[in-house]
Amino acid sequence: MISIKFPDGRVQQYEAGTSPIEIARSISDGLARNVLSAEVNGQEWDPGRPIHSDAEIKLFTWKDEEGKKAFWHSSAHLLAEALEELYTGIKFGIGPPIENGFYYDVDPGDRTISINDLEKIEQKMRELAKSKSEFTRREVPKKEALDYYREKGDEYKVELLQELEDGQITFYSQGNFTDLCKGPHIPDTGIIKAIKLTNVAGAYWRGDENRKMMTRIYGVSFPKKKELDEYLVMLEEAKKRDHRKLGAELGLFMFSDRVGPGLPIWLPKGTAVRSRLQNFLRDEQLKHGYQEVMTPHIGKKELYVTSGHYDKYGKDSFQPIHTPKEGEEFLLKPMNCPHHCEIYGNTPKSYRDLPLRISEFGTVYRYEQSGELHGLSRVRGFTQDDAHIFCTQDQLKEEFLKVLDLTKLVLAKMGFEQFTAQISLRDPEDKSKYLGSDENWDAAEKAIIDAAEEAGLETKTELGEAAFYGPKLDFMIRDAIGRSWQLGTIQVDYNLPERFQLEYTGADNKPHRPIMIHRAPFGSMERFISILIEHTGGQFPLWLAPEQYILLPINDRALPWCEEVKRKLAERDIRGVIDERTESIGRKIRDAELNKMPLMLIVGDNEVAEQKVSVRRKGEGDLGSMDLQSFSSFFEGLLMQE
RNA sequence: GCCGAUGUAGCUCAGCUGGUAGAGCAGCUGAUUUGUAAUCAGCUGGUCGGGGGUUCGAGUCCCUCCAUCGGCUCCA
Repeated sequence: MISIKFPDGRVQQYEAGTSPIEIARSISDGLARNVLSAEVNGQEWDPGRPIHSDAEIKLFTWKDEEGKKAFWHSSAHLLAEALEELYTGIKFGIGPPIENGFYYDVDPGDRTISINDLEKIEQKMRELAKSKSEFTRREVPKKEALDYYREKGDEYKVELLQELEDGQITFYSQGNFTDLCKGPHIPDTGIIKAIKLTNVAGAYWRGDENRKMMTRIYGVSFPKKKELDEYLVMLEEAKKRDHRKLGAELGLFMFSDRVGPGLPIWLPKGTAVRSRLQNFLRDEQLKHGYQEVMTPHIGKKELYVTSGHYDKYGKDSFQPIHTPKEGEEFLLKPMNCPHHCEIYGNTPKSYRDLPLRISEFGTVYRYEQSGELHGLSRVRGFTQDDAHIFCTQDQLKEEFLKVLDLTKLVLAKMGFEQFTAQISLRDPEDKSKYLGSDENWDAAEKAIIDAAEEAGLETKTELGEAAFYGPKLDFMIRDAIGRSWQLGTIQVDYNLPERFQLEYTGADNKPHRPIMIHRAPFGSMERFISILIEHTGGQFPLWLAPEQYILLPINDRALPWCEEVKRKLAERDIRGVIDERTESIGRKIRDAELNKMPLMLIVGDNEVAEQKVSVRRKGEGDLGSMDLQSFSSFFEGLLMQE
């Protein structure tokens, strides 16, 4: 007999060799049906795998991340099984579960698999699932495993195997398919009731762009058909919030083939939103001791040679602009920092001048790879809410903390509560990618880690994600379909001050080198607004809305009063427009609702007579009539709530 | 940049195996002056992404370029 300890601390005796699923059955049949994965003494475990000694056990179902992971991982194997039946000799890379589903990377040889083939593959998967093949685990000696894949001719698996140690290699089989895999897997394929292959895409083998491109097939699966349907509906809903769609519909921004890809054009309404965001941040920054500057959109090539950007990105960027003068070259500015370094260096600095905080809504141009462009989120010309703080080593942590506060304030104002903070450090394996001395990097990395900890910020750390001149802390936020984007960023930089030979005179009357903090709470106006659109579904908070109200006259007799209302509200900084069309009131309301107009002011003969407006709020309906005084108060109240 | 897909009127989309482009909405014109999510009628509008080819004939087939979409790589 063995003792099994449950998460609640309860201990129960079972026969040696009992499996998690049998243990589950001893609790209830329902649980046994739903167990997808288990953990035994902290080790991932198949539900059907016998336990031979005392153990602590956890059982996972669809409700647990671990359960979903096993389910999707097993679905990937099912996909592979189907592919092997349909495409003889197909070779397999890796097939892991991901956040919402799974994929398998395959090499179909000289055949191509396109989305038109997915239906057929899905069919085969369903058919195989119905046979309820059990997933069986087998430990295999490395040599045997290598022989198996060499004979099969699957060089990808051979490569993976070569990196594994003998004694820890396991095969999982279901039906006629066997895969190198460390598990765990669900009991059998029959549990996979609903399958949707969503996409096929290219993916470099092992993420290396110099290696072969595999075909990656994405899919998602569920234990119940209903859950798949709900998921698909959710995806449809998310698509409606896509900023590219809403941006066009609401007339916020546009792109033009003639202007060029990745170069957003801001229309009046989008510009209104953007200006309000900028003014909001500008005011906050003034309160926080920033000084605003403006710098040109181009700079001599030498400027970026000095900064190091030319070396790092020169070839992959917009190429230099030439002038009639022989040998003269200018670059579109990819960064504002070199200009700001010049501003620092313009006059001699004393320690009394620090910290010096220089801000700019600076537009920069970067030649992003064509396949990377994405609406407003990834563009070739964009405006950073940039600032550079020059300070002493002693001031660094405090300044960093102040920036953290400002960034959090900005995100809170926008209602973004769900962000993650990522600390990006150097890749310890390959320091050649970075500029600057080890000591400076260590100091900078320590400053960020300490400050984040002191601020009580929950962070995850990524090695190798640092900028080439310094480590950074980024705020990441998700878009409508779950992709994560970097918004705000804070970066510590010892390198540029050195390259630009920046100095200040210390209290000791000797020259010292300042440290630079690069920071942008929004990140870029473009990307920030793209996320804002997706989070609000285009329904901006009242203070940001391009138009806060629309006056809807019921007939022409109401027009003069509408004009007067508009004038009087403008005096109170409430902005709006009049729908002067000779349409029915129903039509005007419908159009205003579709345009996501926050407030509709309906004016007919009654309102004119009483010098009032009938107020309707989007999504809420009729709120009754008000005179302008009470409307203003009502409006102020709405603003206060935001 | 790489893999796959898509590109028909301002928008959403139809157009079967090649036979000379169609709907709804939008727009324009006219009528209607309307009370909380679509008033009615008429009309305009497309070198079918660009270029090249096959063919008696191409929106439909082939090549190529461009743009967009989903990934990969990249992201100062």
